Amino acid sequence: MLKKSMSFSKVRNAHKTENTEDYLELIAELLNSKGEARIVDIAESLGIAQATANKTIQRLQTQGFVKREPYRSIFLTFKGQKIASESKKRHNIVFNFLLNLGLDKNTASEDAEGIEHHVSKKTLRKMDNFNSKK
Amino acid sequence: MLKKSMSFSKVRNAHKTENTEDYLELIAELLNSKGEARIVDIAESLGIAQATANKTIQRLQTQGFVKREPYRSIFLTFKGQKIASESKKRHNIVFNFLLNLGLDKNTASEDAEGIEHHVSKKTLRKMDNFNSKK
DNA sequence: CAGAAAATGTAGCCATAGCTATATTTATTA
DNA sequence: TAATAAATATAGCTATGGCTACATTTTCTG
Repeated sequence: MLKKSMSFSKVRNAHKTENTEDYLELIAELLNSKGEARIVDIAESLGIAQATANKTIQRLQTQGFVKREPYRSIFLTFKGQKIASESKKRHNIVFNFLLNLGLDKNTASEDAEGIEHHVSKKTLRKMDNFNSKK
Repeated sequence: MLKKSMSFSKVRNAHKTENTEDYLELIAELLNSKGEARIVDIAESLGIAQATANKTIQRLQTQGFVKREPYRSIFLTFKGQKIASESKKRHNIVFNFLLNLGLDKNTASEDAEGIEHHVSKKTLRKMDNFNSKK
């Protein structure tokens, strides 16, 4: 069953990037709405401790997704922006798809959060089509 | 934004159970098809090292999802069976839903694997309805 | 502007999931 | 049945993402 093992690997691979995508999407959102992205806001939005947010931002910085000076707010690198905007696009398609399926905003929002990282391009295209036809 | 932080927590929570569900579903499948579930098969199916599979099975045993004797094959406890069958139900609904959306079997299978753990009861019901109407 | 509050950073802990290398046990086969 | 092969188990490493406690820096405010 080579197929099976392949699909499971994809899921595992998605997991590694999932947290990264959530952070970058959120940072873009904060930059957009508040003009800056701070550790406090990130921690609060994600419902985690500030120390945890700080540690992850350190990783994102090392990996070149994010820039910042000590004690200052966070910015996206070009690389980070690209991922953030792709994530946002995906998120919107999935969210609207769930709304079109007949779900309430809350459920659509919650489920989109989890689903968006596990949707292939093909499936995304189908969802987008479905949205257009509604 | 309390809502947001709540939905993110749900995603994080789903992650913790995700691997567990995949294992239990797979073990049920192996018991069904081969009559027994062995570490080798699990490792092969998931595309991971045997040592990793073994370690996770140890955790599942500690947590009461699985039973086994040293060097013997693995069985599900009642608790484990319950989760395995629920997971399988969910998986089938999502898989069929993706087929009905117009996706090929491979893509439907791969995406279902990732999506199934992030679908709320409400969404699952909508998917099931959609499947019935097709 | 000095002191308090808030934000950020660091250290050190836990659990999970992955790996390789090596030991041990079970199963196969010559 | 004895030797080899296969399966299982253990040890020890990495990385991630949680946490609390505490240190440091920045910001606010009386």
